[in-house]
Amino acid sequence: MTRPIPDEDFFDPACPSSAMPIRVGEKWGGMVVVLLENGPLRFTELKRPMRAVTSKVLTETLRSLERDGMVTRTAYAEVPPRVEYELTDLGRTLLAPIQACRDWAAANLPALLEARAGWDG
Amino acid sequence: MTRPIPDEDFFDPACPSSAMPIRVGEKWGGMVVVLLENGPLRFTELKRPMRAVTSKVLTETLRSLERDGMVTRTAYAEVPPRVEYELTDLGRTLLAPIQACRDWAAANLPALLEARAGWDG
DNA sequence: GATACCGGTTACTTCAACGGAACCAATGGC
DNA sequence: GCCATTGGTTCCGTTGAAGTAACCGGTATC
Repeated sequence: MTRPIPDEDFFDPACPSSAMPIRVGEKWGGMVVVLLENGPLRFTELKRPMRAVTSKVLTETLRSLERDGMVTRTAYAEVPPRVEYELTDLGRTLLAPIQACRDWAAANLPALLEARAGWDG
Repeated sequence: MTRPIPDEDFFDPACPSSAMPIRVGEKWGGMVVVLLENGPLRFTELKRPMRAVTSKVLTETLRSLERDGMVTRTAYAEVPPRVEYELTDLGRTLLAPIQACRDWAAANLPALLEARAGWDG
């Protein structure tokens, strides 16, 4: 009995998981979702824990998540401005795969780094 | 009781999950791991199901996974050449987070695309 | 002699993500 | 009058991932 080798139809031509709105290991999208897990936050409340992010990149990240229906943006007509970002139900579904990846990193990152150090050096 | 807002130490400065060797939604790395799940495959056996990938990009993807200790490369001194790629134990640990992301896409991709169509349109 | 096969390599180009710095409006406080 | 605050925007540049096309050695087959 020979093991079947995947043929050219093994993957969906428009590979669905390629369309995931955030990438694991992506720099910022996953952080935003995790930060919003316990309720809405303001722009600066998101920005503070994500130390290295610039306003520009955080704005881009949030717009992208908003476009994909993962977060909502609510602006209040106050001065100074107040804007709140909140996870949608759809956005909340991202928590499971994100957690799976965080768990992976917690368990296996040392082994990865060791392999990489050996390869590089 | 006010909800605690994450401060600047919420994330590890060198955010560990940012170092995941493949990215979900990444174009090729995840496919390679999934294809190798049931045993070693040759270069062309990997390339065939990944229709759109070029030799160059597949080589780069495999080198990167090899560097991170996720796959091994075994070349046999034959003509024509034979090279087999195989998942390591470490590489096998990637199957869980990848599956979590494939499950996510299967369940939620339609909702994402709908949100995106509404936003764009 | 020409062609096909396998597992690539090399040079060049394109594109998106990311980053730095400057700037903004409206208001409140000193 | 001057500065600080909030939530951004704009311009510019860098980087890396990805794609295109051409080419390779060594053998076997036609």
